[in-house]
Amino acid sequence: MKKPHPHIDRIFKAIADPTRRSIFHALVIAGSAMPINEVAERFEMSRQGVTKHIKILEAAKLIQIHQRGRERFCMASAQPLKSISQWLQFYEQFWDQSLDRLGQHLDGVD
Amino acid sequence: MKKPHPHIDRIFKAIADPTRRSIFHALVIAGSAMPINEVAERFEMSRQGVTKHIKILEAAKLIQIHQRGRERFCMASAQPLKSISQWLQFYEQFWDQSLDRLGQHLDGVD
DNA sequence: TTTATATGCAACTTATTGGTTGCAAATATA
DNA sequence: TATATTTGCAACCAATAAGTTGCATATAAA
Repeated sequence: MKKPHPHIDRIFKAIADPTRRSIFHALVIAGSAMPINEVAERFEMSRQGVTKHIKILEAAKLIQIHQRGRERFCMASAQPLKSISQWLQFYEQFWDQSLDRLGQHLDGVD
Repeated sequence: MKKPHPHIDRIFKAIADPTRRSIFHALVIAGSAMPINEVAERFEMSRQGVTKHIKILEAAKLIQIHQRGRERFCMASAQPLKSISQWLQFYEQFWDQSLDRLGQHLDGVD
């Protein structure tokens, strides 16, 4: 019964952490590649802490990394978020569903 | 700089776990309130394990619980997912952005 | 060559997570 | 009343997460 979807699991996990969402956002609005150190400078956290988050974002393909010289440039890629959007899409039809059915149930009308 | 958004954090956290997504989905398609035990029966996990997940979903307001007699009925509410959708919306404009800029950067064109 | 910079790796700590079991309490049923 | 059912609470455990520090290495600059 347990059917794992490792890729989407990684995306959900990556965006679950507010710091990672913040890193991702910073890279998206930067719009260009940024060395890891430059990313790290923007957060009140050790470079290694940021690096760990970056790795998780990279595993989810929300960040791509290209090395040049001694620097590793991070660039956001929003594309994997499409999977989340697809997942959400199914539930849109229930967004504004009233909870009447529950009320009915509790009133014994169901 | 750290500005916490506890509610949306709880929603992201709730949907980060595949088991919780599965529980939520089961309740959504059930379409009606379901006692905790009945939810738990559907998963190969102890009742308490399921209960813990339900609590986290409840904290995110993705499940509402109403008690009648000794039973507690769970009902899914997709509404909080709107927040996730809103969060995603900002990034839609970047979904299909090519990574040319990165390439340019690496080629020294930038 | 010497020095400074950017980075990765490993070890470690602490907190959280995901799961279990056992027991008690409340409600329903015989 | 006695018994069965539904549930919550607490304790516990193993694994993971989130963060730190120290050190090694590769590249760039003086």
